[in-house]
Amino acid sequence: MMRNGVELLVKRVSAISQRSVSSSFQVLPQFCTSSSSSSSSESPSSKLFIGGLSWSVDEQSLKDAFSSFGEVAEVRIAYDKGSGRSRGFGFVDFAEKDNALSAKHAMDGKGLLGRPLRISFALERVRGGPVVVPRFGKSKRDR
DNA sequence: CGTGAGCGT
Repeated sequence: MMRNGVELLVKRVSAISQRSVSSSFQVLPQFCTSSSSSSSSESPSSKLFIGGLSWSVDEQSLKDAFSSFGEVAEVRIAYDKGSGRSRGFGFVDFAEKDNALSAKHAMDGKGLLGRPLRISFALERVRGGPVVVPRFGKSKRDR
């Protein structure tokens, strides 16, 4: 009597559960590297951090040096705002991560203009977005 | 200048 009712309810829930799972199967590929190695040598993005550059290198030379590995989407050199001279490091964004990975493994440790290159994956410029934590009622005078 | 490890006008 009562048992039948319970079984029916359970069956219905099970069916709904299965349908729900079949409908929604999305996960984040970058944060779900369970079987893969969680090393920094992965390729989370196609932007590369180029270090070890000479202080006289410009974006054109860097792009020319990396454009042979694939389609270069963007090249940027970190310049000093106060003086205008390069800081000796820049960024290269490739159209595909595979190209960036190849370029990294191909030019990392090589010498450009007499200095060894240091290449690694670039950290994004924005690190958290417009997340602002205001003071919850206490502005000043809580010290 | 001797600048040199790092992550951006």
